Amino acid sequence: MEYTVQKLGRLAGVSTRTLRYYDEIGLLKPARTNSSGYRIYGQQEVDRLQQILFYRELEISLDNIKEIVTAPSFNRAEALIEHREQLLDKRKQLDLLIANVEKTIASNEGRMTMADKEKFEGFKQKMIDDNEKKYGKEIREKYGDDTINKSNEKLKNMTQEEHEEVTRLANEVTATLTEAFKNGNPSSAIAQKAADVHKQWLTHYWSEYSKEAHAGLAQMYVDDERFKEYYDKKQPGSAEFLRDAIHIYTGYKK
Amino acid sequence: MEYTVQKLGRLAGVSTRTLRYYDEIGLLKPARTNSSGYRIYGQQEVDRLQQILFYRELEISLDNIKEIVTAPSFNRAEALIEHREQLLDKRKQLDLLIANVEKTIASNEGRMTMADKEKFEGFKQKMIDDNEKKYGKEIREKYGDDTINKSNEKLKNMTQEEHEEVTRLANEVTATLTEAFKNGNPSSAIAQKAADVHKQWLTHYWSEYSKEAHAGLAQMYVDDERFKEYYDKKQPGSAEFLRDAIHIYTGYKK
DNA sequence: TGTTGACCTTGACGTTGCGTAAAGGTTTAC
DNA sequence: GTAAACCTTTACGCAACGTCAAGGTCAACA
Repeated sequence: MEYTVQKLGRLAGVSTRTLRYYDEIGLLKPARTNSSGYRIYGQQEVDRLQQILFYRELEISLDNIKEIVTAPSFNRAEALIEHREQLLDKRKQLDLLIANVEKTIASNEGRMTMADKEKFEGFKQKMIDDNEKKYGKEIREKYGDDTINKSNEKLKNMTQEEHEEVTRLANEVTATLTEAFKNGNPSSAIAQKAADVHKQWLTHYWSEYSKEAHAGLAQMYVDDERFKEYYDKKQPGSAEFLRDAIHIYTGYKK
Repeated sequence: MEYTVQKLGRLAGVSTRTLRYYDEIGLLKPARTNSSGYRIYGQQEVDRLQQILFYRELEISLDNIKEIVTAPSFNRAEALIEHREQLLDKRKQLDLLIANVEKTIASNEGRMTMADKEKFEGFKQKMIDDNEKKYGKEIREKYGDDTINKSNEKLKNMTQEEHEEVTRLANEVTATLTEAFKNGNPSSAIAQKAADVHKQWLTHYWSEYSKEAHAGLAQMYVDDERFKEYYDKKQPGSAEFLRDAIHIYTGYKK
């Protein structure tokens, strides 16, 4: 079967402009042109367009698609199998996103809370993927596999950077609390600072901060054995002290 | 928790440029700027960015995303549920594509053949979806639901257009064959035309045409009762006549 | 206390993958 | 024979950023 631009376009679901553009950039040239310059596509071109659209679906740049399909080492069978892998990966990521939406719905209904970093799950992995797809080959060629693996690590650890801040804040809470405990006054500037740092730490886990909840949590630090122990093991009485400081900080009246 | 551009960017997996751009077009403005003009984002902005990325994932233009999230009627809970629907749709389409790749692999290994139109399954549905997503709302508002439904029908029927051509060719084969049968000479010009039209018809179903296969099929028209009946019911002897014409056409020697 | 290095800012031009006329030639169908 | 539906090239437009450039800010370490 032979196709003109429009026929092929309809078959494949792309515009005629797209086909002309692909011709222009040398990505998909027609089999021949007829006497009046019309582009005529044949069987090979149909199959090639299919390949191109597969790759386009994976958000690979046309430039790279061109490299891939024109490479002398291009093995159609292998490429297809790799495709399938990547499509399956994409589906996994989609599942992550769907899970994310469902979590967000639950969180919206108040059935659970979400930490900030959770809110972007399913997006970030995509970014790494995109990097791989867009530059993967070139980077690997230039710097070897090691560099790119490290780069991926770095991206993955971006959220670890947040984790580090959380840890730092947690430590700051304990340190400030220990310091403040010395003078025994929960309304002192330093005790109030401890309460403030504690709030900063909290907001990493809570999507919405409220004074009431903060005050409530402070009370829990005294009531719940596990929490009490965490603060009291270093300095008995710390849990109560922190609670008092937070209650003052939040303006909570007994 | 408060975020500067880079921190928010890392959290969400987008570039600082993207955040500045979103500020520029009024899609996501920072909560405030500090004394030196730094953008500072807060909790609300984090949540909004998440929303934006959800929509971006569905390939909705930033302009439309802006309309959606700033619309006074915007209901977060409803939007999320609709999201989930659309992501599930997207997954269905992905599954179609994966099935397509698997078929293509099988066809490549010679385990089956694929018609041209099959090769683009999973792509076309996407095109309809894209249309809906990009213009759906506006079109529906302007022309009412009917127009857009018809437009979708049209897209879906594009392949039906091919179907029509196939039917037309099939009819032409029978017509030409009936005509050619009158003079009883399978090497006559008209009988050869019938063979040629038959080939054209065939190439709609075969991804690769070969004379041998064509000749083989012609023989099958005589050997297989079902096919024989199809041609012979109108004019007994037609199946043999067509076979002979095709054998001459393809240069096949008994 | 000064200076590095990692931040931040606002322009402003570049890029990709097409969409969309404009101006004109060709083919098909009645 | 003429309209409708094709096709061609040329060329400007656009979204969503990437990528300098030129300069100000801030935390940290010597």
